[in-house]
Amino acid sequence: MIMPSLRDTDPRHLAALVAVADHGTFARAAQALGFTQSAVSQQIAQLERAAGVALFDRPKGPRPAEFTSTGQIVLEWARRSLARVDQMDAQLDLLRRGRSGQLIVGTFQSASAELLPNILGAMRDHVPDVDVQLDETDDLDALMREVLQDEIDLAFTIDADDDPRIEIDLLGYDPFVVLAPAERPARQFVTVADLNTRPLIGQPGDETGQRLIDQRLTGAGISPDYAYRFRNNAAVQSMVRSGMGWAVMPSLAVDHDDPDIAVLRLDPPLHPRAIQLIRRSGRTLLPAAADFRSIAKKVGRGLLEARA
Amino acid sequence: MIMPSLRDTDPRHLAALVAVADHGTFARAAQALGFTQSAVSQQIAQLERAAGVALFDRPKGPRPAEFTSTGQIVLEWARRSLARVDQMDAQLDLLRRGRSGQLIVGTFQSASAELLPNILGAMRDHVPDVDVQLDETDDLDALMREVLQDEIDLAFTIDADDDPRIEIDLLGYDPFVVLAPAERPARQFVTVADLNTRPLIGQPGDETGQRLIDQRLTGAGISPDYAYRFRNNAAVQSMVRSGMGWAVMPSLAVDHDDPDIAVLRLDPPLHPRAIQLIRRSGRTLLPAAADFRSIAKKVGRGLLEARA
DNA sequence: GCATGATCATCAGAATAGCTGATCACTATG
DNA sequence: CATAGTGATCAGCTATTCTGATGATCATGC
Repeated sequence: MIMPSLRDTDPRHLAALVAVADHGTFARAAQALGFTQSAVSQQIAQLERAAGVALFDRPKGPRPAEFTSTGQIVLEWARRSLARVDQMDAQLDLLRRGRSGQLIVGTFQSASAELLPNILGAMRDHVPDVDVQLDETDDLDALMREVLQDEIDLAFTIDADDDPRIEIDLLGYDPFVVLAPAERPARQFVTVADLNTRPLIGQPGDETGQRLIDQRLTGAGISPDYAYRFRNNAAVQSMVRSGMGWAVMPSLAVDHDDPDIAVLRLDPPLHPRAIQLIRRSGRTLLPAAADFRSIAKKVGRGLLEARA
Repeated sequence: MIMPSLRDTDPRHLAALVAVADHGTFARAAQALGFTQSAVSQQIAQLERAAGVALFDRPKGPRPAEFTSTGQIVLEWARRSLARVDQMDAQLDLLRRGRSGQLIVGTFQSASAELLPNILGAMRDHVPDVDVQLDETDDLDALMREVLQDEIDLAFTIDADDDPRIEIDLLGYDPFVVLAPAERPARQFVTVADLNTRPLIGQPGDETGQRLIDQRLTGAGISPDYAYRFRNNAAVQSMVRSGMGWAVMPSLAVDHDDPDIAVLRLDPPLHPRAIQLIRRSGRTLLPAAADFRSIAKKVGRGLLEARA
């Protein structure tokens, strides 16, 4: 060994030093470590060679070697160094089990409202020490971009096109429904054509969600004409409640517990939007992220099928 | 490797991980480390085996491997772990050069007054980062005990007997002088017999220093009779100044700049006390302690011979 | 389309490092 | 003076680790 640097020193050598400190003699340290006295002697010798200083005074008799002042200092460093390795080991163990880690998930309004609380609840039960951070925006393209740039681990999205750069999990389908003021007797179904008999309330045209709805309606043969537009989902619903008009909304975005609102199904239905979870392809997920994914799929199945 | 623990992981493997992070590809990392690409590949592979998790995603083409989320976490740990080893290395380097370390030196009043400031000044000039802590007591036996029990690295002492358990360096001889009120014309010399013509001022009989003086005086044929006793050297000198009597004191303990005090030499002189530096035998000194020792010997030679 | 060049993995063999087991030297203790 | 316990040392075996060559894969450029 030309270069006497601890950079090339086996942790075992440090462990030997600590063991000698803890057990008093080379022989007992060796026994504790499962080595022979010879091995420990050589380990310490190499450590001293690497350090370039004597770490022990050897009394040359039947008395144990004792640490020099330098040796005591090195001993403390060795303890701390090994402690750090052990910490890393423990952290890694948590990581392997998916019980730790910082997870960043991209999401948007309607996913956040219904899907996420259920998923996060299950995560808390299952892997309580995972720190899930949310990155919420309604710009789905931005989410996609962040996934591709590894800025976020996972993202919810809607109707994502096949793309070799990402892998897509389908969580379920979110049907489009019509919101109308509650009436008696309540209707169950409306047709697309019925929509043009009432003023329509929607979101601004730059909203990703609204564009999706307009595409669907155009595809179904009508060109919607919005009397009022509000950015917030709840505001739209509120307007419907006060009788200003009807609204077409994805089911997940609707507050189904509102007694003043009738949720009507379209017949024939619009093609429902696909709620998906995307991740960058070819990337190994953090174990915690893999947990999130399987939980999301399970929750999505329950939530979205029940409402289909 | 049955036990996948990082405890058995060479720092080089961690260094490889960091190098890959810093240089982008296995091959460049290998070059930076002075290894072949094959070696780095195997190091990383073993690291992944030990960690039990994938640390890299391999895109299987001409594009470099990229860290997984887990890999990034492990990378940070590796950096910190290596930083610690490097810190230890740097510390050790300072230690080797005697430029660092915590030194505890036992000392007593008269050594502290004159000798120590000079030694500590030289230490500061020579090895500025050594932390010299002082353990001051006037119980020389206590100092000896602390040396034997490795509680202190070095200790000043006086007239220590040969003892196989300690090694003694003679710093110099400190003559005994007589303090008298300044008179004109000032006398230069007094005899031991003259002492009994004046009231004597001394320290309490339990003081190690006082016992030494009494031994010397008894050996010289007189039995001193103290009119007043004060524990503090300065107090004794103050009493002499105000004309209460004479005092026999070791030269090192005297404030020679006091204009109201005449420092008289004994003729024939009492056998001077030997100022020594002791350390436990068979123990390797901290390099900084070795420096302290050689500086102390040099300073002692200068200071004590000049006053002999 | 096909060659080129870059990626990392893999394998066999050589070099190195590490451990064992036996032995030696030393000395405090009884 | 024999005993017992200390660590050092040495030779030889084993395990690890590096090298050097090769393989597999695929993006890029001609």
